[in-house]
Amino acid sequence: MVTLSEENYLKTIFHLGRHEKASVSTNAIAQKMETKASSATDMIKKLSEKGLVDYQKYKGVQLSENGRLAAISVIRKHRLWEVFLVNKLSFSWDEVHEVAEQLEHIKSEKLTLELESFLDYPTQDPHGDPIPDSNGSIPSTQKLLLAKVKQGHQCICVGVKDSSSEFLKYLDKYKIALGSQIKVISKEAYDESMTLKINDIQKTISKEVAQNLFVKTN
Amino acid sequence: MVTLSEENYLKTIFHLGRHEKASVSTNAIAQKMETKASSATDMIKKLSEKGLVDYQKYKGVQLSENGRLAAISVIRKHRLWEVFLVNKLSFSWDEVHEVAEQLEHIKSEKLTLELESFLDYPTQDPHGDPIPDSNGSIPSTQKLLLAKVKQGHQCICVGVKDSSSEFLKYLDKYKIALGSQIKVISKEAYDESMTLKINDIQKTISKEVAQNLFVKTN
DNA sequence: CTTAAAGTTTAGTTAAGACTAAAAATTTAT
DNA sequence: ATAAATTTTTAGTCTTAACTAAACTTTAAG
Repeated sequence: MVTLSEENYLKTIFHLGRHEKASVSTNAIAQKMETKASSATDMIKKLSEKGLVDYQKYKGVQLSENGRLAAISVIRKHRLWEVFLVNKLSFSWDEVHEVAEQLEHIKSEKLTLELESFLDYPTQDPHGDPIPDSNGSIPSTQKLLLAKVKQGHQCICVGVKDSSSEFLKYLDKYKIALGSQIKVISKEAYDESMTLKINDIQKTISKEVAQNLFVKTN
Repeated sequence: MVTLSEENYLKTIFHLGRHEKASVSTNAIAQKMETKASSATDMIKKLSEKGLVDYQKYKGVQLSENGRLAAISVIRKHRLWEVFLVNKLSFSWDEVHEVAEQLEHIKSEKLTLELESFLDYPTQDPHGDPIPDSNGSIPSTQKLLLAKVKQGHQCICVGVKDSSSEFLKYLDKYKIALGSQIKVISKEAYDESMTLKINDIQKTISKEVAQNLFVKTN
């Protein structure tokens, strides 16, 4: 049995280790979990004893196969619930995170499968993140940061890197949503701001925004 | 803030105190919670300090107004989720309890309200129990135990007293459901068994069954 | 009306998951 | 290459919610 707290740590380790092959540091975990390094060490030991992570003192951790599956299961539930909240109840994409953080810990295989079916097997959540299937496979999408798109090129918004309520509300304000057509009109070398044409409306965005929007070129 | 454990105690005290005006005993609470009396005493003290129950040593507890509202809120969520599981996902009425026990603790006023709306404001759960509204009012229904119905009388099944999976499966087996037409053909004085006509099929049920089915006479 | 039985509370432990402070290991910089 | 800085771990404490065992109330029986 994996406790709620253990699930949260596994999820954090998964996200931190997602893009590096190197192991995840105690401090990084503590910071993301908004706790102290000593607490993280305690939990790491527990996860290690349960075979959910590979751990060597002072060398950080990596998820074991079982740990990876447990983390993905939680992430799968989180994202399915987000789809439910947005598509079935009238939540907006900036309101779902907190509630999904609670719902992701509900333990019922049947519930998850039935929910997935009820939602018509969605492949991504309201922020464009992929939803793992029941075997733990994560559909891969070829997306890149808007900041990397060259001047003159056209693309479609397919996801957000920062899914904080503040950023999502900013996007709402300027009618930027998943599926929006974006053309890069110009890039400013000085501050890395970009001028875009979004669904035919011109708008200049900062580096911060460009580095938190995922797009697909077409 | 009310913890998960506190919510479970409040719910138990509510159910135990439902039909008596007298206060609820420590032992009764401990038994329902499947814990020890000493643990119940500890929790009762905590609830008392939080103003959720009125407590006098050796004299049992009663819910305060705040405690009653907190208990009803949990019961409301439990029953709404049960409706969701049965009506929207394909759960049967004997499968919902365990999952609803988890879902009832999700904290989000918006979620509860949106869920209620999505389900079209149901007034009862899949077992015929009333669903409290957002103010904490519980719609009252005039129902009585089938065991109390006199020979020759006609009634409709409107609820179950025992909502254990075993009892619900028994009812499924003999096609007894909410809404079933029941006519009392005869009652056996010796063992209090009853012979019924249920949706035109004759069936003899034991005292145990008759005492766990709620009906409405018509 | 006193004593036995039953019910309740208190006192002292335990486990999980957090914390602080201090020690130990690793990394960085001179 | 060693000292300083940073990171990580250890040791000891706290809180929540459970437990056992013992003490104390209340209730029931004779």
